[in-house]
Amino acid sequence: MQSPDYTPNFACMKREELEQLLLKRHVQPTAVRLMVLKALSEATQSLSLLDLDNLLDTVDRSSIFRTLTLFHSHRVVHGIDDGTGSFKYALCDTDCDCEHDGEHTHFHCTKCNRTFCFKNIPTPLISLPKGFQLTSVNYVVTGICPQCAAKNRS
Amino acid sequence: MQSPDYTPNFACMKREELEQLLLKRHVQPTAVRLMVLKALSEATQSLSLLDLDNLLDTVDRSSIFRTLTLFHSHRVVHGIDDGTGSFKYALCDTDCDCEHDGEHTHFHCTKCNRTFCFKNIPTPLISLPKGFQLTSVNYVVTGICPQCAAKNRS
DNA sequence: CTGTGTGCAAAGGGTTTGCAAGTAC
DNA sequence: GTACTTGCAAACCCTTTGCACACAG
Repeated sequence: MQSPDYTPNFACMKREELEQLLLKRHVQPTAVRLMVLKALSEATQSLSLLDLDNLLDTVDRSSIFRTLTLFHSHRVVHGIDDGTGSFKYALCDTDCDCEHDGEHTHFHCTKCNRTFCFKNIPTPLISLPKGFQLTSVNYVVTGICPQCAAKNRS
Repeated sequence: MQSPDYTPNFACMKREELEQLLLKRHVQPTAVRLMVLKALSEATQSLSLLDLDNLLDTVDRSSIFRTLTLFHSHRVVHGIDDGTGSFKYALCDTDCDCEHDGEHTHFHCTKCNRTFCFKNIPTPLISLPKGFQLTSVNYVVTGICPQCAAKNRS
């Protein structure tokens, strides 16, 4: 059975694999960075700075922030503005060098406040009026996730 | 000649028309509200709270905020999160009772920082994985607008 | 010794709220 | 007089930065 679109494929990465991932992206694997990376790899949804701060008691928020910024510029993670006011991050696919922000669809659940990556649903593109040049796209669908819908029913 | 997609069709509304618009949406037309509405009707792009605060020297920012919140809940305006960190607002079509946030495409220019409504380009919809229920969509295209592209060339 | 990484504290930028005075009916 | 509006001030939330210490090569 294939895993659904929105479950991560990093869940059981070992410390060494995480380290390799960073090296591959030319990021020095420090203790803090590995902790942040591990948390991201185990998440079933995108994480905000605050989420990570809560998960990693021992690490300072500004360090996490700088780590995320670094990860982002090195394409280790991509960022999503899901409209909640807090920017969220998720791991990029390990084997993908071209993944930017906004290349796939994101889903934000208003009940549990989680944001999912639909990695195999690319963002739809439209044709713009004459003269407008596209550089990127933000496509976020808001609604209710399966788990929350189930809770509501019961 | 038809006006392009992204120019407003409210540009020359008279005070009385603006008043009617508010009444139609069951919003009491006060002085402040008419000023905010006028500013919105004359804008060629979406306006943020700060934009409006700058345009309306005499009106307090919190009043503008409350006005926008009220307008939004009464469908006088729709809101756009264009990813700049500040939420923006634009007038809904006068004759439309069904227009929600995110029903049409928005374009954010990274040069001039303006956000345009493409009122006749509906947001594209995708089919979600099983169990996910859609309530709304945020679709913002980022890039360079015609004016800024022209400036760059010259 | 030098450069990089981290924690602490505080500043920023935008939004939101409490409260009291003002206004309309 | 009552309910709605507004201005002022301050709180809030999240992000970002300055600075000094820590650590590795």
